[in-house]
Amino acid sequence: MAGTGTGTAPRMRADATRNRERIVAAAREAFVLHGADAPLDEIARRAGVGNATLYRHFPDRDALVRDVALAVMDRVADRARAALDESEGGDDPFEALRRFVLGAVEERIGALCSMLSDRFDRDEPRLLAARQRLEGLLEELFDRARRAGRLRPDAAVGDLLMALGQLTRPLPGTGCAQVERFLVRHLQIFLDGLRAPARSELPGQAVTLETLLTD
Amino acid sequence: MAGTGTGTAPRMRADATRNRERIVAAAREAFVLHGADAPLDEIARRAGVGNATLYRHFPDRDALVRDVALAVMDRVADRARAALDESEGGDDPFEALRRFVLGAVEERIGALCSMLSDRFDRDEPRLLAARQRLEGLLEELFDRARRAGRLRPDAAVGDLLMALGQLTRPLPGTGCAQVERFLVRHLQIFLDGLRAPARSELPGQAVTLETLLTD
Amino acid sequence: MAGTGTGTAPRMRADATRNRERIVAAAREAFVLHGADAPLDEIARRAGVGNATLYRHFPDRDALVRDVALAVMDRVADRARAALDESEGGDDPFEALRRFVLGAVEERIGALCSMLSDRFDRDEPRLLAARQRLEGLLEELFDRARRAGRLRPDAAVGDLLMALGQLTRPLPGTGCAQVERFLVRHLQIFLDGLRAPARSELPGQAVTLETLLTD
Amino acid sequence: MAGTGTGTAPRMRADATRNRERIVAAAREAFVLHGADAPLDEIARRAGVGNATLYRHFPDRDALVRDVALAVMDRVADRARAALDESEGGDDPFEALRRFVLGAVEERIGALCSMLSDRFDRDEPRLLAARQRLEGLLEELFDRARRAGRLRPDAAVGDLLMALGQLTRPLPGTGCAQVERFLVRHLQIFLDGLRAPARSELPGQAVTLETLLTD
DNA sequence: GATGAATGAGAGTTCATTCAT
DNA sequence: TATGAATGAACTCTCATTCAT
Repeated sequence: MAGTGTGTAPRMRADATRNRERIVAAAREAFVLHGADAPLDEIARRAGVGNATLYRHFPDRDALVRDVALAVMDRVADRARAALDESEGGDDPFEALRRFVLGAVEERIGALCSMLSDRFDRDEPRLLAARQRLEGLLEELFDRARRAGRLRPDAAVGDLLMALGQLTRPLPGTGCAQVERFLVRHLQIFLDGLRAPARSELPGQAVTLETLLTD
Repeated sequence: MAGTGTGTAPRMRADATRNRERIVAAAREAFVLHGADAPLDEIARRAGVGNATLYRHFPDRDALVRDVALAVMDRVADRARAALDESEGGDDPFEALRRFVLGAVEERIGALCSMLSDRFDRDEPRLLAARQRLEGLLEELFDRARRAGRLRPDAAVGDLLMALGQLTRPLPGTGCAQVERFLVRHLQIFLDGLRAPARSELPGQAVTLETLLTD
Repeated sequence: MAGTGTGTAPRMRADATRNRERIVAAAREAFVLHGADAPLDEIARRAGVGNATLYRHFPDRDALVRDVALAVMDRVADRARAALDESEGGDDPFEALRRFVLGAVEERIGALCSMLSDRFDRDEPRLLAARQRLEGLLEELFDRARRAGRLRPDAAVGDLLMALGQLTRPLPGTGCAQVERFLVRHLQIFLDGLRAPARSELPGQAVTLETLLTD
Repeated sequence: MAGTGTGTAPRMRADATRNRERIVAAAREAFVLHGADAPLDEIARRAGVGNATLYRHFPDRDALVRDVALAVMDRVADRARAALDESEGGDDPFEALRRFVLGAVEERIGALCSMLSDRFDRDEPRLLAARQRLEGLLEELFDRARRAGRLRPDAAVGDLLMALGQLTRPLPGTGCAQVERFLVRHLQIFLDGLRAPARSELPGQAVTLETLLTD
């Protein structure tokens, strides 16, 4: 009955898959709105499943956060992919970067900040893969902009990722409208700071997710 | 009858004052490390007092957060004051701004982000006074840099305050060293984005703490 | 899908129902012995369940008190019903009233005094229904005795209910035996005062639960 | 310096006496309003003294309750004394009893119910004396009414004292107006039940405070 | 003697996680 | 497998009581 699939895991029942997806979606919303400490029971309720079902799919909170982070990373990577595709035509590669950055804000990537915490095994295969995909795409975006002489040479993708993460973290108890306005302005200034030519010398060595996690 | 003091509040006993200060210091540390939800009992333990002592001084969590925020704002304002004083000599006013920004990071101003949450009465006199002092000093820093033609004209102090707040928020479970490095790099880039001439047009109108809180 | 039940609420699991009943029983005992402030943890312990189980069934103390009060009112109403049934045979209706009163003491109706407190929503459907049932039965008892000329005409059921409530309130820290003896004597005297013909004029207008709660 | 008084205790300083009285008065109010569990700190605050001052005068809660009870008993005894005096003229002795009962309600004698609890040493000299004085006066009131053939012979002063105590206990969270109305009606009915000739036979033997406390 | 401050022992409540149906 | 129920640990806050000034 199981195992007709090609992968290693026994294939999930259709409703199980649907439940899992609903849980991840609800969790993402909850994490964005109430931070990474959002009650799991509430997430289950929002997903329309019993709490024990959540625990069947995700043995503990970290497992859930990890999957949410994976989902977010995937969506952000998709946006990077799209930005690359749209800029194939040869227009300003920095503009592609800018579009990506301002769009990525909507993914509330800050929700995955907890992922950077040391409790996560950074060699966990799926995380590793997702990170590498995302970083690869961003490197490409950066490279193009750098080669076009539009990006300061001492900036690294880690700078951008950390910025997106820290800046999009939910501010508990605050309505979104004003924060949104601040966010866009901040990123615009930040992007201006990223342009070539560099107006100062960046201290330290380039920050990569790798070094961040290895600390 | 007692009354050598000039104020209206009955003077505090020496040990009470000391305890209060120790509590605020412990709370500041805890908020920086574990966020504004850090257990109060733990804070009391770290301060070396019983938990009820904490509650005597601060009837609820908000009162404690408020006092920590006030302390942080004061220290940040002191740094702004120092930056102004040091730049009297006529050297580059943007440099004064830069020194202030990179120094202010050490105050972990992010701990007061919760202060922006709507549960706080933004007209509470002490908060109001502290904010006005801080904003006044920053306005002066900004004005000097603007007049010297070193600061993009469309930036506002609110942009800077929000940036400092959001960027220095504690990242739960993460050691500081790497984050520190990222932080400095980010702010350096951000500062470069703030320089004149502006490399783009900032969207929306200037963000002030006032508008943020009035939303 | 499940649904052999006719009601609207999803049917409870067998063990949950048992636990709930045990909690209510333990609460009733505790309220009788130690008043409405009896520690909930202790009640849970006596019921043989974890404290959180109590909170699952009753979100706060009021909810528990309410259910205990409902149970007590139901049992008291059952006694009124029985008194009515037994007196069908045409014997002295005041005697039926007396039997009811002295029997009702055993239900420790005083435990529900808190129910009269203003924190309860007097229009809550179940409370309303229970009260109306009880009052209806008592009215019938009163009517029969009045029609037989055995009850003073100016007495109202509210007088009796308040008397039962106030007199059976738990006396913290006191063993029951002596209080029991006093109680029976007091009610006997009170009943004698209720007999026709009235020996004085009652001041004020008749007290009903309704007026008590509407105040 | 001490011992100019006639008693055994060293005489108190004038302000100490005043403080003590203010504490007892505040405690009486608090017990009436919020029951015998009223926070001692609050009582001290209302009395306008520090909490430690309260503890200097009353080593624990029981000591305070005892003194409040003594004060209440004294005032009730004063009312009994007055009722006796006013009825010297030969008018209806039951009427004197009635006046006493309805007046005594105002002393909220229920506040001393806890005094009956077994934790109190019933041989404590002051309590004993106060009780004996009160009971003596009530016996006299009862005797006169009995001799005039207006009081049922099987009623005892204990019945009345318990009634006053139980009926005037504070009902937490309830406004007074309605309860007051009920109270007066109840006592009127109870008094009617006390009149001669007895309309029934009282069960058990007469309840005296003595037997209650000896249980 | 009087006071404000300090304290520890609970009480109420929430929540991640495990259990039984 | 999915679910509602159960649980104990943790946290916030209160209060009687003791301590230091």
